Amino acid sequence: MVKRVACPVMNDAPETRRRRSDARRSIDAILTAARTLLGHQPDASMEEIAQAAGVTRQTVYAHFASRDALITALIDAAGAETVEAIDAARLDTDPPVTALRRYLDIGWQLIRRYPYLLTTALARTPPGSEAAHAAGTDHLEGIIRRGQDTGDFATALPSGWLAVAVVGLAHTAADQVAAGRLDADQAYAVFSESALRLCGVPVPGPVRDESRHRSSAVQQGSME
Amino acid sequence: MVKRVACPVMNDAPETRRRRSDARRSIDAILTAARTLLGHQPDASMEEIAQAAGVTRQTVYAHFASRDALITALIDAAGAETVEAIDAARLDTDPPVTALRRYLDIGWQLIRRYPYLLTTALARTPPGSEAAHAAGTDHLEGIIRRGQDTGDFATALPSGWLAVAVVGLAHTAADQVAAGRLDADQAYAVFSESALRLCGVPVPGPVRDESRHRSSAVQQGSME
DNA sequence: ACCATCCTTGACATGATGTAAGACTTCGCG
DNA sequence: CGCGAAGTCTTACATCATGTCAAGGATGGT
Repeated sequence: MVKRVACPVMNDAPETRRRRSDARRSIDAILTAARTLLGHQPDASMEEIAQAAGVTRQTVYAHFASRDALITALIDAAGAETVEAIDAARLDTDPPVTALRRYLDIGWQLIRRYPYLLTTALARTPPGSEAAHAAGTDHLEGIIRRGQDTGDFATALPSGWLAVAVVGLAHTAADQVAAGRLDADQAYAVFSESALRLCGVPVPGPVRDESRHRSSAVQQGSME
Repeated sequence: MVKRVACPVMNDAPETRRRRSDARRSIDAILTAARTLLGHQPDASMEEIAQAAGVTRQTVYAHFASRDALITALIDAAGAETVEAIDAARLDTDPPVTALRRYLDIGWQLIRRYPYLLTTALARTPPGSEAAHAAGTDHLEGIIRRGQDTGDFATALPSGWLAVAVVGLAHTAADQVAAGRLDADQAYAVFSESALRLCGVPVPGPVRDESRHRSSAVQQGSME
């Protein structure tokens, strides 16, 4: 039934290594703690992460060979989750504009859930995370290319560039949220509008005027 | 190379403190070494930087209170240099589209010269560099707002967002260059084209020959 | 030539990462 | 239930980067 994400980049046996229940619990706790803790404190130490997970630092090292390995596992897990969501959305059968919109929506939710991934992890991509990162980008590129073929998107810019540019815009939007200059809803609005515009989609509708600024307290990166 | 940038964020006296010639020489060597060394090795140690500058680690600390202070000085110097170039370009008198183009050009040259600034320094902005960074963005925002007022740019998106989005696109383009997926000229072409498009400027001309290619699907991440 | 300034050497403290060995606890299963 | 294995904890150690300090030598400016 529920297939657990299956431990990503570990250091022990290749994979199919059945682990004891408490081991899985520890791994899960570490991953969760790292996710939330690094979310608003990207340079937290292994000690702090371990403490937040309720284990010892050595236990962390028992499961993740290094700090980078932990980060990579985090990225891989999030990436796998997102790819799953994208696959489930069956975007390949939707018209390109719709597919792009839905892709943007899914991607943004990923960002909302794992703010850390944009702050630092993706800035200096640790080795090994390229694959997971490229998976999502490739899918996006496919959508864009399809839209270009059907004439829905402009062809002046190569699809490969547009894909990374859209991802870059997402980062920028997330940074604005973290900096407190936009709230999450505003950020998503301007981000998706910008992405569509970048792809040459004739601006669909009103960007949702911000005359009424709803103050939905959704900020996440409120570092001191 | 007329006037030296004047020591930026130092730890000693505010500024009016005349330094001995060899001190200035050391500072300059450190700054230069840090610039180039961090360019392709963003996590070089103070020791390495000092060595590259031909001084001792302690000498570096004699001029820069900390690693962050050194980074900040680097950013400030580059920022000041760029602001100077922008001011000299008298962009406020040009028509908005021209001003934006020239701005993009100047900004891109900054990126070309100081690749390090995008890699890491701007990712996790050290305290104190906000001012220098905001200076350039403010100027850009002014241009965009002016273009929106004159009707040259679209008004669907707020100028503040567009400014940071354009800067973000520059980062993305630079990353592509760093990753070897684009060369500098291609990157600049797609970047400037994208920025214009984002601002709603009717696409001026063909960026590249994208004549019905339909051939190979760009380069997709086929790692292993 | 003199003196303040600067550089250098060497040492020290701290904190984070990573490694290692032994004891203790818990899980899985017969 | 009880035993072995897997996992965790404690303690300890090694290493490296950052940052600080003090004393002595070199250099520049006037």
